[in-house]
Amino acid sequence: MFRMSEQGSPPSRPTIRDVAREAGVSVTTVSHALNGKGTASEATRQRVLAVADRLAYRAHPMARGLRQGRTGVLGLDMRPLDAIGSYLPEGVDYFMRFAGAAAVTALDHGLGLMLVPDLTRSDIPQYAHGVDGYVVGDPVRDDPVLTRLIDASVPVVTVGRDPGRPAFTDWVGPDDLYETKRVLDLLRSRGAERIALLAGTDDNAWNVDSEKAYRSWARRHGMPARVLHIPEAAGEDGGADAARRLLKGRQPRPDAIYCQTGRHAAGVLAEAHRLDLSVPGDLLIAAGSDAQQTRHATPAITALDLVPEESGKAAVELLIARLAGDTRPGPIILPAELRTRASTGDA
Amino acid sequence: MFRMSEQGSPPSRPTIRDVAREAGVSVTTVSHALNGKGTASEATRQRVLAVADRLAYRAHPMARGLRQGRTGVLGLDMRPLDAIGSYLPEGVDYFMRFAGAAAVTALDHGLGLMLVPDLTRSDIPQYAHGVDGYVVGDPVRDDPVLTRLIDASVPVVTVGRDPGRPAFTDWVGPDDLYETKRVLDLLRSRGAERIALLAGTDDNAWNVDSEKAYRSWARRHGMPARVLHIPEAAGEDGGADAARRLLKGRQPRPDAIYCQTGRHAAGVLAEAHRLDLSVPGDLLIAAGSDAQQTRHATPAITALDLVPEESGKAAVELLIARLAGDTRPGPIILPAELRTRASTGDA
DNA sequence: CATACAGCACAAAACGTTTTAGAAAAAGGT
DNA sequence: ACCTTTTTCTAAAACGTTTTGTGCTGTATG
Repeated sequence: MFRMSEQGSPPSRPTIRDVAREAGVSVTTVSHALNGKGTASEATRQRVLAVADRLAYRAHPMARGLRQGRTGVLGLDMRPLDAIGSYLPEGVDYFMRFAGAAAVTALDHGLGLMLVPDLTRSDIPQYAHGVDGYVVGDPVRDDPVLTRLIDASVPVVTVGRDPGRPAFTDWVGPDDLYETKRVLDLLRSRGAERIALLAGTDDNAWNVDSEKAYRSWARRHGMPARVLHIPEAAGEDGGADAARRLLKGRQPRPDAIYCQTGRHAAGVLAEAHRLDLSVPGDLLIAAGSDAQQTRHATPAITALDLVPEESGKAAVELLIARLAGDTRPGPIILPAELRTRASTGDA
Repeated sequence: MFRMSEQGSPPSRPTIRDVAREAGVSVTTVSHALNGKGTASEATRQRVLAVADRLAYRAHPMARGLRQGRTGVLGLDMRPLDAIGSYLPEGVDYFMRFAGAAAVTALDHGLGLMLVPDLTRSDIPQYAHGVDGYVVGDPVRDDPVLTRLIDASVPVVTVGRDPGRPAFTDWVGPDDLYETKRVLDLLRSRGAERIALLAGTDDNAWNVDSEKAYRSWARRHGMPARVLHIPEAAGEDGGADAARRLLKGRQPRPDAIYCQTGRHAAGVLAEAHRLDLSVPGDLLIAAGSDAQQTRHATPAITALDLVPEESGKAAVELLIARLAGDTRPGPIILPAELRTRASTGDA
């Protein structure tokens, strides 16, 4: 159909010049007609469109990008991908829902989404530098990736704020303080009187703010605060360890444990069973993020669903707005959904 | 540092021209020095490298791509992302492990990986057409995405073969026939005498070949073949439905069920419990793909781990080999790992 | 009848590279 | 001193677009 050379050379894609020749107009006119820019007559425009369609012409993205300084691709840099050897991090569920929504949202705006495992590596792909903007997931305090992007004045939106950058407001995410209190209120209304917090060790807003909210809530309700930090990566084993310490120590036993991660929560539940404690009878359990582990545990574990579909969508949309010059201030706060389940005595 | 304009205009990235000027050579020389192409003297080369480093110069990916006809980005098109509304498909676990490995492998070769939800949509991003090559996940028979890419002579590698394209051998994946028999042999060695197959409805190689292997195996062992098809998307509920039909009908009750998907298997297990059947006492269960659901069920479900990390890596590497002109014939067969668990009476 | 002004189309410049083809300089051979 | 070869470097073309500026119609305005 549109092979250019008369000889038997490989079929190269048609260029704007081919369309111009075929339609009997200049390349300028073709470009204008296709982009609705110039002042072409309706007849000419239609003719060009028809020819372009017939040749299955599509502007070469690199040529277009080179000229107008945009690539049409957004970068997605999320921590979980950094893990060496295993791509099954704690947040697998969260990540997948997030990335899927982000990719589809970008698509809806005619943009691509490129996965960039770790922007701080020295051998990152050429292309990572040519991206129009970045979405960075769950930055840690003074995140180096963020520093790099901001220094290079690349538009960037994060999921959750950087605890070390109060002035940076281009982020989307839940109101961790409010959501934490919601869970604690639920536990209290189900009879809990000594709630322990099992937090992670990553220095991100989620951990920082949740602990802050927990302490302030405990103070206000005259409840003793007890916090344990376990690396996110320790997963269920880490949760089980923590549970053993909390439930078998000489301190008064907590009657509820609020775990930040779903896997920690699953570990706590497993350990409680090993200690012959009934859940929710002797112990209430809740998690700060929903996961396969919380949904499928027995009993199922009450958890905050951070609705990553929403944040993936919102993050990409905020980034696109920034790229378009929109400067309405962030952040964009997204409500989480509290999935009440059997581990707190709910349906 | 490298802001180009003397006025207070926005800091634009340095171009090759800036490096040339600063190093006192031509742009050609800079290009050659940076890409190790020309015949520059060692002294000049070093000087250029030093300047480029000082200016933090990086070739603009679009300009480079435009010139040499390569973008440095691979596309990844996987079915699960097509799901509307929910990005939590059956294969979440599989997908994430696959995509993560693929992204990192691409990175290791200095390439980016772009997520392209659905190539058959008309409004796909500009950029999707500019990608160097594609990895397409689990094609269905005569997959339209594949047709499109092959027609456009875009290099493409699939995960699992297209059942309608025997001549297309550029795929990576397990030997479904062999792996299926392995599972059936295991069930038989654990005492199963009537094994039912619970397959999906997608017309891909995985379903097609597994059923074929099952029927031939059953014939060879003089075992009655019984196959049920349930949509993959029906998930655990679908599995439970199927289990009810298989276990409560008037036909002789199967003493083992082999489910293609992990979620179906989890549904079967749940239903078996509701029917007061003990697993593995009264019923053996195995799954054709490992998932969160099989790992975390009680009892844990024996499953084939398709090791998506391996296939993600292999797919990207095969694609890169093709791009480099390597024509060693495919496919690349990857052994699966059989995770024996309590649902078949194993540890 | 000149002037102005739409309306329409186009040539050429620009984006930042890589590559081609060749020139200048240095070195070697008689 | 001259030719040949090798080494080192460079100007200009090319990649496929978009954008800028300009020219050419013809019709309305004075």
